[in-house]
Amino acid sequence: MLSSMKDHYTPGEVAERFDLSLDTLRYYEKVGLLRRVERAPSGHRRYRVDDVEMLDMIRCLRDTDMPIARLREFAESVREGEHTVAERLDMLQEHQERLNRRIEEMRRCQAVIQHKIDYYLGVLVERSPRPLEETS
Amino acid sequence: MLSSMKDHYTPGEVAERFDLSLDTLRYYEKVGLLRRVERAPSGHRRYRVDDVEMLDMIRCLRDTDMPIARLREFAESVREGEHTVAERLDMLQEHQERLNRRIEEMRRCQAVIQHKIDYYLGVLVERSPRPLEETS
DNA sequence: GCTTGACCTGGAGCGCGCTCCAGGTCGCAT
DNA sequence: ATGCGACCTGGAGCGCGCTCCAGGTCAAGC
Repeated sequence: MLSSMKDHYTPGEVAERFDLSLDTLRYYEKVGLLRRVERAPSGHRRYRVDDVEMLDMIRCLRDTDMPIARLREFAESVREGEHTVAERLDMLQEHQERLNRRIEEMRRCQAVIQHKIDYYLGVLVERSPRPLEETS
Repeated sequence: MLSSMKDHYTPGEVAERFDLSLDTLRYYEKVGLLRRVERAPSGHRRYRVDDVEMLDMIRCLRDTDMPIARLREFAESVREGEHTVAERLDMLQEHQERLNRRIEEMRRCQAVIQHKIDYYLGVLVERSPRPLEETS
């Protein structure tokens, strides 16, 4: 009844859900972000819940600019099993710190840009005629 | 006396100051982020204060992922003179909004990643022996 | 039996933003 | 005079992350 009860997903469904192209999905599999995905008798891929969950993480990590190579290490670690949990934890925590630093950097740049914006606003105001009062 | 009183800078100085390679500096000029830079009689570039100020902006905008193509539009606008201030203002304000959205997105991803981290922490705690008390 | 649509494969190609290179010039110090 | 270091040029090359393509298979519907 719940659509979440499906036990597999087609490439088209997965691509749509994560807003990835079929090519990208195959590419991720090829470079090892996804395990070798199961197949229907026809040869078509059948993504399982596990794959979809992995893709959730992949999406997050890619969206925050983790390079494919590092993501692959993470994915391999997941495939190696429970004894690599500490390792994965490390990777994710390091990534969070990177992200914090990156966001800080962006905020600093934003401040510089804002200065320029304020300067430009000043130029425009100065140039425009005063609309509300006269200089007597 | 103040080093800021120099009226020109060598490529090496500029490269060091902005942590850019000489190649990148030349590349920026070639694709139009910098105006055609002045030369010493020897043919070597002499960067002026204006160039350095432009590089400040370029650095900020590149560091916040503005593509070269858009940066070029901005730079061209600057070169066209004072009558393009409103246009430049627009570009910068739009960029700030992009940045805000981007940072928001990163924060959302960070939250998802944090969930995973917390989950992994849970796994580790559960697995480890209790160090402080016994189960009686 | 034929078409359509979703998917398959291996491999080539692309856009971006640099980065590197060969071969040269210039000015200064030894 | 020689060497050195900083810089010059045009153009080729690179790493990343996809993206596209030709040619094929399979299942369902008409």
